[in-house]
Amino acid sequence: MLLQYVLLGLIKLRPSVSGYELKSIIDRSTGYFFSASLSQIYPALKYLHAKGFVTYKEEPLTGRQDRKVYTITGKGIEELQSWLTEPLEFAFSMMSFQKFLLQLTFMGSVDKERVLAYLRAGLEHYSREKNEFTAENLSVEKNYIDKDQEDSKKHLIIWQHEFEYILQEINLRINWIKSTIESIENENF
Amino acid sequence: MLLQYVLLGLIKLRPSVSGYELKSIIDRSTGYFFSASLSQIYPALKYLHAKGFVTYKEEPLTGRQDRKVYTITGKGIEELQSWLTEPLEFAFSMMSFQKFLLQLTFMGSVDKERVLAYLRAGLEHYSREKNEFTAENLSVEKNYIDKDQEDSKKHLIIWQHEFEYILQEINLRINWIKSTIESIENENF
DNA sequence: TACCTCATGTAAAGCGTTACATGATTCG
DNA sequence: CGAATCATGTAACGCTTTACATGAGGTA
Repeated sequence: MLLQYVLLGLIKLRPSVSGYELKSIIDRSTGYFFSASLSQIYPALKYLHAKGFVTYKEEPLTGRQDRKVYTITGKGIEELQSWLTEPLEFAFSMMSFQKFLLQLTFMGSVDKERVLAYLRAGLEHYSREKNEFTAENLSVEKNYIDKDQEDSKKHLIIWQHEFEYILQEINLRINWIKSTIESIENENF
Repeated sequence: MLLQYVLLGLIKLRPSVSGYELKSIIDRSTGYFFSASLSQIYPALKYLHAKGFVTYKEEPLTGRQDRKVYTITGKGIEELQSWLTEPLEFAFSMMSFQKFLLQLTFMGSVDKERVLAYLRAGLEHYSREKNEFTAENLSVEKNYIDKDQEDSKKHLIIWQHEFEYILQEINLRINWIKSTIESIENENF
């Protein structure tokens, strides 16, 4: 599950953090490409504790409910690192890039060469995706639609626009990865 | 559920279609932003039939398994149309655009003014999203990270790049919607 | 007074993926 | 001969969302 690694990554970046705070930071930062609810987070923290990846301290608060603050363990850091260095498998889908960005989010603790290898793998994938996508150019869709259909022309207009959007998005991804590789190669990362 | 509307839309575009064919067209066309497995499709078709949105005929095939071919009913067209004219609610997430494109995919049967209204609603949403996103500019993330952390600099470099990607993606969406609106206004749609 | 934030959890229901079950034809 | 395609379905498992349960303090 992704959630457990996201939690490990976030706890590592800020020791002594509560489940409630984790929910809030997920909503307001990674939230744009990864989200989780409190009813997922609390059991996940329990699981991470059972596995020995985190420890927690109960903070008694006067008046209101106690909070549990979590800190990552050495074993947890190992677990996180093994996820971060595992090669990502890309699905042929618009959503694949979200997972790509999510893993990258926590790769600040990974050495430069591994980060670059990760980015280059992404570049390769999206270049292949672009080729396959360009080659197809709505042939399947044009073949599927019943030409006698009243609105077949209107559908094809819409699909042509959508096709061009997806192409532009793939191009954006490719160009972004390229420029990110260059900048990490040159900056002292 | 989205799947039922996607199936209705696809059956309408090509009457006398089987579940297996629907799976194949979903994989190869909408598949990039919407996917479904056969174990979802078969029960969904059963449901659509129970609701009276589709009818089916059993085609006996010599040698191999019979296939059921589905055709949309008047009631089904009404149901599809009501989904297509329902205003879409946007979530604050990267995935929201997939739903936006998916609904648009089947809007070839909707009148020009409604399609334009739909696109304009999208334009408004992503413009707002851009403003809120730009205003924040990693302040939450910078505040969250423990500055004493060894790798805090490296994390911030990555996050800065990711931030710029998301901004570019939002810009792409805005520009694509704008140009699609213009083209539909001018083409005879 | 009512809603929002902080704070932690469980339970039920819905949705999605993978595995199971069966079987013929076609292509390499 | 084995793998892929065509063809339909059910069952088990896992993840996600929504509802339930409780409760204090601050703000409008």
